[in-house]
Amino acid sequence: MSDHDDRPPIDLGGGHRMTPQRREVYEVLMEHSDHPTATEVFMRAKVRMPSISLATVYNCLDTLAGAGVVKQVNVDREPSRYCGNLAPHGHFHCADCGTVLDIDLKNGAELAKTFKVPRGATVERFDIAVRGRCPKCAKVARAR
Amino acid sequence: MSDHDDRPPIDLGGGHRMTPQRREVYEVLMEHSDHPTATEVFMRAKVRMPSISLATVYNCLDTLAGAGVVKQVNVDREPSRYCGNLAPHGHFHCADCGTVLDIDLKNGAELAKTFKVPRGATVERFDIAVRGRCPKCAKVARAR
DNA sequence: TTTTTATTTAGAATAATTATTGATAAGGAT
DNA sequence: ATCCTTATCAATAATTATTCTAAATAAAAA
Repeated sequence: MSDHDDRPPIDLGGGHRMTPQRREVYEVLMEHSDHPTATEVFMRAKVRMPSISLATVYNCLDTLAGAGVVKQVNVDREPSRYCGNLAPHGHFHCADCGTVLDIDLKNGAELAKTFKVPRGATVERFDIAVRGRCPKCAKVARAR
Repeated sequence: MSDHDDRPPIDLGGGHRMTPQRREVYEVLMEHSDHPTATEVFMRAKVRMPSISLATVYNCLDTLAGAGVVKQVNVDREPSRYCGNLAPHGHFHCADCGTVLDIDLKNGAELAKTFKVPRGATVERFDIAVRGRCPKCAKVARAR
């Protein structure tokens, strides 16, 4: 087994370093494509790095999101979630179990043009959130 | 001047009454089409009904939203906003001044079909939020 | 009228997030 | 290497939006 780290370096810009904590938080997000909250990231990171603190996880997530290497996802007023999927996509949010699933936006660029934003406004990004019941919960609901 | 209330009655359903507080909160939302937060609604309602409390405003907003006569609008993790525009529409959120403006979705029904939600999932509603700079702030930014 | 149920209010409680502070560590210049 | 500056981390305090609790009030039902 090789003992060197052959992953490509990740530039965070703005004089920010890729510290062990930031790398760990980043790894946690890359491992699974679910959408963990800061607390969930904290719990997963803690397994391999017991000394990490929740405040640091918040800081890391903020830095990583600011650098654009992960995305912060907000559905309604629930705790923020984070994901490593950088491709343009929307989110499906289950009203019953709270799961968040990615929605592929095949025509993201097209879609953006259909929004009639106020004249003179500039667009930075857009978020699409669909709320309903995920397949599993929909099935349970039908059975009732 | 007539002293009777000739506004059409609003049914809140579920055994809920249209109380003076609920009516006041509802009026505040109908008066302007901006998107006040609960605290802003509270301040406006307090002018004509000084005894109203913030908790009551939260309760009223929740009841009105539950009955479907007003809409709760969430952008990012900011405080919830409320609006009386029941037509399907998206929201434009200014990154600089925080203003929230309605975006007309002429083809809301069409749009909904373009989302490839997970197979077997049921859709309840969808939210579209565009983030950027409103005309006023975009102009200021250009001047810099 | 009595009983029940819904509502309001003030204030306490909660939960997510941010801010503060002191300690530690990394980088660059000398 | 040594000094100096800046970034980072961890613990904990503080903040903020919102919800909960409990007691009082009011309206509807019986």
